[in-house]
Amino acid sequence: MNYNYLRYFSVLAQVEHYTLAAARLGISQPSLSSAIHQLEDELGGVKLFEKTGRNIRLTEEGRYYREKVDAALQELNTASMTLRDSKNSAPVVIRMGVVSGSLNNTVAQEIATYISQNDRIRFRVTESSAEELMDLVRQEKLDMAIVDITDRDRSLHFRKLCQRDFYIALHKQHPLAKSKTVSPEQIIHEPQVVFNYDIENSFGQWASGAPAEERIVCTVNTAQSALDLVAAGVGVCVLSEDCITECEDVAFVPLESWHQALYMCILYDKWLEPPIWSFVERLVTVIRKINQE
Amino acid sequence: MNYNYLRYFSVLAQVEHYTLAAARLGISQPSLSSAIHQLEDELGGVKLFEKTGRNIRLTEEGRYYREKVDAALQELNTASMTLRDSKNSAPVVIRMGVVSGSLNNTVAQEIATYISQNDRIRFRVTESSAEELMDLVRQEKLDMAIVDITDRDRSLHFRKLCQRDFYIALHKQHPLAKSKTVSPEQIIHEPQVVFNYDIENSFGQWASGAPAEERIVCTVNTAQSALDLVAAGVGVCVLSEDCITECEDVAFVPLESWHQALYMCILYDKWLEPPIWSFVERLVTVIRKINQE
DNA sequence: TTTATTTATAGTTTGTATCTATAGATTCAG
DNA sequence: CTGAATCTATAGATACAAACTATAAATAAA
Repeated sequence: MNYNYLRYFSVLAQVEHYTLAAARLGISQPSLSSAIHQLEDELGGVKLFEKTGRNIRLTEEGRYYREKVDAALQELNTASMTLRDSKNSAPVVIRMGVVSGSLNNTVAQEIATYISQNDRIRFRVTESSAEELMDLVRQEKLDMAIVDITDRDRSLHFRKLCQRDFYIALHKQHPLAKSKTVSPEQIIHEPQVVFNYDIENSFGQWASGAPAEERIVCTVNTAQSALDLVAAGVGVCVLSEDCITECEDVAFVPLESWHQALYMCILYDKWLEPPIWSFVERLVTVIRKINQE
Repeated sequence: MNYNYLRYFSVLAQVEHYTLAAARLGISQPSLSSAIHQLEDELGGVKLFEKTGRNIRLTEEGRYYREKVDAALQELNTASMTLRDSKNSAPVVIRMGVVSGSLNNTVAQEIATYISQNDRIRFRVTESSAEELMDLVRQEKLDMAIVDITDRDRSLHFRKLCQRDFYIALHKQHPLAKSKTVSPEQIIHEPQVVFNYDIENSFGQWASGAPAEERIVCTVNTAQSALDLVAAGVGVCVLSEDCITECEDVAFVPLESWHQALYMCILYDKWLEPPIWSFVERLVTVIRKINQE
């Protein structure tokens, strides 16, 4: 018997899909496959999953076992958490990164809740660009980070939180300001204001393949500053729907026929210890729920 | 986190002694030591045990954790057992050895109970000499065996069940028949009847160091046959108190000042899967309880 | 102080969980 | 009906960590 195998089973029982479950667990699909088969063998050859075409589904026995395993894991987890809260334990520091601007109410609220529920949990939040945060996670200087990205780096593990469409912020006097949608080609030659500048991920780079720097007339750190510049007529700005706020003299138009959406993700590297993992799970659940409504 | 570490903790919490707990778990003492320390680290450095002189004792936190861990392990165990009982599981065959004559009421009763409580448990009981049973366990042809031995073979794991004193069976006309005790020297030159003959472990071998075969006039397989021969005046017989039964013309005298007692033990090699382990635990508990009374 | 008992540490070996690469199986599209 | 796409299973290699042996340090008893 193996504690990890029980965790693996619990997740696989939830998503009922080897490849996806393996990705979430941060292990390879064959590892998960063999782990589950070993578990089944240990239980006397009971099949916990049955194949439905090329997918899988929990069997009767699987459902029973899931219930028990989840309960037991839950108990052990709360026991661990309780001990960690005892005065004799070292505080757990969750080193968390967020891209500037994404430390919104939801995330802040969850941090507050988690701290209030767990005495000896400490947060150290780093705000920076997605690119830099990913490096810090790779170097194990951060446990996890919330970033907005368009394509996933396979060397890290990602949990998608939500998907954001791109908008163009234009001065209200701009000829395109009244359009229902704007295509990338229509604004690629406009002077651009870039917020949270990151050369690799900048919009200009994706759109043209050519160095975008020529067109970028100003880079700033916050969405508000970028919008102030747009309002002042400095140029246009590509941003995600999150960053839209009512703003004098600024119009927002959806960027259409644009294949890349912006994903908000939580990313981490390797194994996270239970209190951190538990926080990640909560964030994912809460944020996904909000975005479904 | 690690399932085995939880098992280790559970046992150590019970016996509160590293060396003894390690022996019971079938691992070395340093392994247990490091396992517990790792567990403590994972819990944020909480000390689960405190040293009281050269022994150890559960701390406050340790007692709390023990409660939770035991509950969780119990749940997982019963879940496994339930699945094993399901019609889709392969039956578990417990391959058990007993030295001839030791398959007494208690053991038989426990086997019966275990079978009745677990649908798909099967027993295959082999009766043979202690020596041969130990070989079979080593070759992994038996899962475990109940044997009577005087000295432990360190290559296998032992759980002591009870301790038996030796007796001499004599014909009632024998000069020593009325003695309160008999010493080895007094009977070493008598013709001997040996039951369950095993050259390595035979009494004559222990007592003299010299080959005992010269004195052994007859070897038989059951205690009853041996006593019949004693009654017929063939010779004396050394046997453990278990084998004493009322018998015409036979007297039993304790063998004294004899440094080696006979231990009834359960022995096994390496890791036993949960249903077998669980049976061993029950046997140990029940038999020890009976012998305390 | 010496001896016996128990836990801790160091260094090595072995086992197994995990990985990559690839095959096999099933579904869907053209 | 065939070919591409999508999953899971299998095989073989690798790497990490759990377990071992040997020994030291600490405590208790003689």
